[in-house]
Order: sequence, then C-alpha cells, then structure tokens
Amino acid sequence: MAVTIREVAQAAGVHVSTVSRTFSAPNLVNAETRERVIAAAAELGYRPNLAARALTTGRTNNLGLIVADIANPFFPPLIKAAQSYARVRGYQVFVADTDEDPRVEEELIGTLARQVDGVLLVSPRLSNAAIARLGADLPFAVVNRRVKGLPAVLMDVGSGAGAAVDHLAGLGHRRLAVLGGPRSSWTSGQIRRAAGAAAERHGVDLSYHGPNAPTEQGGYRAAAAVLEAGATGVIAYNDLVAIGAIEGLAVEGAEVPRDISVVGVDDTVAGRLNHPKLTTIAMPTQTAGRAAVDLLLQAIDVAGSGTVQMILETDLLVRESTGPCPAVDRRA
Amino acid sequence: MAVTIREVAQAAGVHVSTVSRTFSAPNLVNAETRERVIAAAAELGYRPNLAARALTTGRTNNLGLIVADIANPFFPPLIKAAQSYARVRGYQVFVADTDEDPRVEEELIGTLARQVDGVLLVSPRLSNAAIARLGADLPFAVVNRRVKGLPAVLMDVGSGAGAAVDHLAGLGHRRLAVLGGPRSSWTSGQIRRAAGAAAERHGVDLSYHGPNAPTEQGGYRAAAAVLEAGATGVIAYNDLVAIGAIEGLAVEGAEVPRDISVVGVDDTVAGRLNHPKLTTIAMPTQTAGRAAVDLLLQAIDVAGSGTVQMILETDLLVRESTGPCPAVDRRA
DNA sequence: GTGAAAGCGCTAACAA
DNA sequence: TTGTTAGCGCTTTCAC
Repeated sequence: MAVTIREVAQAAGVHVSTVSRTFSAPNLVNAETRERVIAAAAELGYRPNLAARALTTGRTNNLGLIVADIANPFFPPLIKAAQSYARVRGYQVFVADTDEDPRVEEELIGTLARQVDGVLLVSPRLSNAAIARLGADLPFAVVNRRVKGLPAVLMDVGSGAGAAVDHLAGLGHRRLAVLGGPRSSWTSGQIRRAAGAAAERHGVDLSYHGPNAPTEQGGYRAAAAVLEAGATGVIAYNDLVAIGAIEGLAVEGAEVPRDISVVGVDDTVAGRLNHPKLTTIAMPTQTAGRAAVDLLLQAIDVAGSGTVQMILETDLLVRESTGPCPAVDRRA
Repeated sequence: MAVTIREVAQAAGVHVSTVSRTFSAPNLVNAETRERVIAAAAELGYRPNLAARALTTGRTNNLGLIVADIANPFFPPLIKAAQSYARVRGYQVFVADTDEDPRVEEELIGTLARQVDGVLLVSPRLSNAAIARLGADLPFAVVNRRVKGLPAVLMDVGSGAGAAVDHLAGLGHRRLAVLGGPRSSWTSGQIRRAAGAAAERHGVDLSYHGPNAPTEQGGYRAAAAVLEAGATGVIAYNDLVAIGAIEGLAVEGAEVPRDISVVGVDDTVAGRLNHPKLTTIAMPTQTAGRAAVDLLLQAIDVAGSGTVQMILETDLLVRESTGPCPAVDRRA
C-alpha cells in the first residue's frame, strides 16, 4: 500500500494535521518542524493522494478535454499545448474523443463531471442549448464556439475565409464553392457566412455544398458536386476535406490548380505535404489550447469571472493549390 | 453542490448503503427498492463521485497514458484507440506528453500514480531499469519496449525493416543507411538490428546514422551524412524523418527515388500525402492501443497475471519513394 | 505553532 | 434484504 500522511506524521513525530499543513500551507508551520516533515516524506516517498484531497477541498486539480476526433490532425497540437500548459499550472488532463457524436459528448461530460474542476470543449458537436445547460453545473471553456455566458477561444476563421475569397477573386475566379463540415460545427458556419459576404462584395457567385464528413472521404465525395456547380475556386472545411476533394477532382479529370483552385483550413502537416501543397487558412491551434486552459482555470478560480471571449487571428497561407482562373470555362 | 448518495437515500426512503448497493451490487437489493432508488437517483440527477469511491475501494477506474509527443502523427491513432476502448471498459484516461524527456516521464508517473489504476507507457524514453523500478509500485503496460516482468505490446518493426532491406537489395542497392531515432527508443534499436542482419544476409553494406530527433528536422539534418556514406537506400526511423531526409537530399541535389531510395516507418497520413508517396513500414497502431489497454486491465485485475508480450505484425508498403539503384554511382 | 476531532462521499463488513 | 458502523486519506475549524 502507498505511503499515507499518517506514516509521515509518525516518522516525523508530529500530528497528521501538521504534515498536511506542511504541504498546503507551509508558512503556518515552524521552519524546523517543516524540515523534519519534508525529510520524512522524502524518505518514505510520500505522495499526497489527490483524490482524498479532492474529497475535502472540492478541488480535483484535474481538467477534462473533449474533442471530436483525436486522430484528426487539427486536434493533436491543441491537445499537446493544452496538456502541457495545464501541467505547468498543476493540473492533469483527461482527454476524451467523442467520435463526432454529440450523445457521446454529453455522456462524457457527465462521467467526467465529478472528477474534474472544469472541462474544455473543443469544437463541440453539442447544441448551444445543451452546452449552456450542462455549463450551469460545471465550469466550461469552449474553443471554436460562441456560447452565451461561457468563456471561449475563437479562431477567426471568418476573416481567413474572407481573405481566401479575396485571393481567389483576385485570381479571376467568378464561381466559388464552399465545402462545409459537420452540421453542428461553428467553424463551418463561420466559413460559409464570411465567404458568402466576401463573394457578394466581389460580385462573384458562391455555392454551398454540405454537410460533409470532416475527412478526406468527405471531400472526395463532394468533388462531383463542385464540378456540377461549375465552380473554379473551392474553400473546404479543412485540409483533409480539401485533400480529398483534390483527389476526387482528379478522378473527374480536373487538375488542381490548373483547372480549379482549392483552399484548405487548419494548416496541418497533411496540407503541407500534399501535392500540390495546399493553400490554407492557418489556425493558431497551440495558442488556442493554451489560452483555453487559461480561461478555464480563471473561470474555475473565480466563478462568474465574466465571460471572456478571446478571438485569435488566422492567416491565409498561399501555396500551390490555388492559381489563376482558367481562361476558358472548363465545362464549356 | 452536487447530489450525493445521502440525498438519494432520503428521497428514496432508504439508507445510504442501500443506494450504494443499488449501483455496485444490484442483485443484493430487492427489485422493488432498487426501482425506487434508481428513480430517485434519476430524478435528482445523481452521479456517484468516483473519487470518493476510489478512496474506499482503492480503484479509481482511471488509466494514465504517457506518450513522447502527442503531436507526432504516430501517436494520435493509438491514443484514440486506447481511449475509446478504455471508455468501453469503464475507464477514463489521463493523457500526458513527455516532450521526449525521460525526467518528465518519471515525474508524470509519480503524479499520476495515485489517481490511476495503471499506466500505459507508449514508446517510453525511460530506461528499462527505471521502468522496472517504477513498475513495482503501479501496474504498467508498455508499448514498443520489452521490459522484464511487464506486459508489453510490441510492433514487430524488425521484420518490417528486414523486408525493407530485402526490397532495396532486390532493387539492386548495395549500400544502405539506417537513420536512427532517439537514443532510448526500442523501435530504433530493432530497426538497426534487423536491418543489419538482413544486410549481412544479402551481402550489402549498411551504415548507421543517429541518434536523430524523430522529426522532419532530424531527417533533414541527417541527409548530408547519408550522401557522405554513399548510400543509395535509406531506412528512416519514422515517416517524418524520411520526409525530412527527402527534403534534405533534394537540397543536396539528390532526387528520390531516382538517385536514392527512402523507406519510412509508421504509415502516417504524412507519408501517404508526401510527394513522392512514401514507401513505409505500416505499424498497427490502433490494434496496439486497444491491445495495450487490454493487457493493462488484465494486469490490474489479476496482479501477477504473468507477463504477456504481444507481438504485432508490421507490413512493408511499397509506394513511390523507392526504386531501382541508379546504374552509375551518383558520387562517381 | 501544534494537536484534536469532525467530516468530505462512498463502500464494506457485520448485525439484524 | 436492509440498516449500522467504521473508515479510506486528507483538510480544516477549533482549542490549546
């Protein structure tokens, strides 16, 4: 059995409460005694039992981190950043994957609820109403979703999508298409809205195709519809969808960027290594992971600390998957 | 405050222990009473406090999962599989990233020790001795490392590396190079050993270059040395290193696969999307994640359940980054 | 500055 | 089948 506070107390010749104080409020204990306790603890290899501590303090020093799909390359850098920052702040983190299923998401929140001090919802698939309801019981911070009353980190993909439309319009494209992501994705909505607005500004056409699975498969399947719509410029929900679309287009005989231009979102390794290298909207995932933990801890420490909504810039990275509009309509 | 067992007991008109039994040993309680308790619990939204339960039972129903680098594309599919399978078995999992640092790894194990029932060490960077020592206190399962007395899941990268050498020798290559990974990586050692043996069998030359960081950077930096050695066939520690090496070789004027062939390891998306598409040794990461959780739970349930070492097959996937040895030595 | 005692939410003998 | 009781490891008043 593991070493408990009692054994340390005995070894140091003090009462358990003194040992407890030595670790949780060292200034309340005589320097000399403190030394003795610390020595005894080290000697025995004492490690406080966090679960037991949680029982009395109500603080677990654990966080939950819920994402749609750990294997989607968008998430790992965010998870890594969040985890590593949380550790620095003294928290361990439960990571859970919902497989894009809102019901799993809700169930996960329930299971985690009593073993964490707060939960980070990254690109949630739950409805705003559900999140708000659950958020009444447990501190939340949300990434890529705006929920009334909850701290949020938003990556301003809208401005990126606008820039992408500017870029495509500047290259002479007059018919654009947006390949949306999952129905409940806030990011997808932002892209659609902002691209629509920018298209209108430029007086170019824009069609919407979705929802699609946020995977290569999803993009691959949507390729035909894009061609159908006669678009020569595409903005995809994410890099994976963009890559899938490029494959799908190739099958249909359309080459990127010669015949059609494609823009991704996320700036994942996948996009960087794809051939052609993806023009993409870079998302500040690591900053977001860290910032979200920051906001969450703040919400935990001072309940009702106001609702900070942090907006992070995104960047359009022009690479090889976009080019000038072909002079003649490919479909003519 | 959250609903406790006491409130449920009161609402159902029974004693707390009956409520407890209703959930942990339902067959010990009268069907009728059980119904009443369950109804009351549902009504109040009762969720047992796992931490409190852990205090009495000594079982947390939590697992730790420690990896070298969450953002390395090798890990996410494994993490996902492990997490999802653990959930099915009723366990939540703490995921932690050591940033390739053995000291962080050891510290993490210490912090996690009292809040989990066992820890999964994936591609650990700690020495065998350290792992064995820590494993005395806490159930471990290890992936890609063989530690005496601990359950392990091994991906047989050695046979893959042998196949890669066969493949390269078959293409006429007579000077091969291995680009190793981190010093403490078991996988790296296996590759080196197996490639060496196979090279000897074929009577071809094989040089070793390492250790390298398990990243594109690492491969990029190693490219010059490969050329220096006059190798025309390379087996890299992982896909990332392979991709970096290809870039580095390009800078030095060597084109893949025309001038030199490169084989990766892992079969990550990155390799599949790279140009040229990477010939690589596919690792069964998802199977491994699931199997490791299985072994770990087994070790937890029946202490000293014997040391199962599970060996998983790997596959050589021939794609575009390998080709025939150039007729004339490029360096001649 | 230190000890005593109560209690966090739950489970596990033991009684009844 | 159900209630009673003690106690898991720790923190936190309250006395001294």
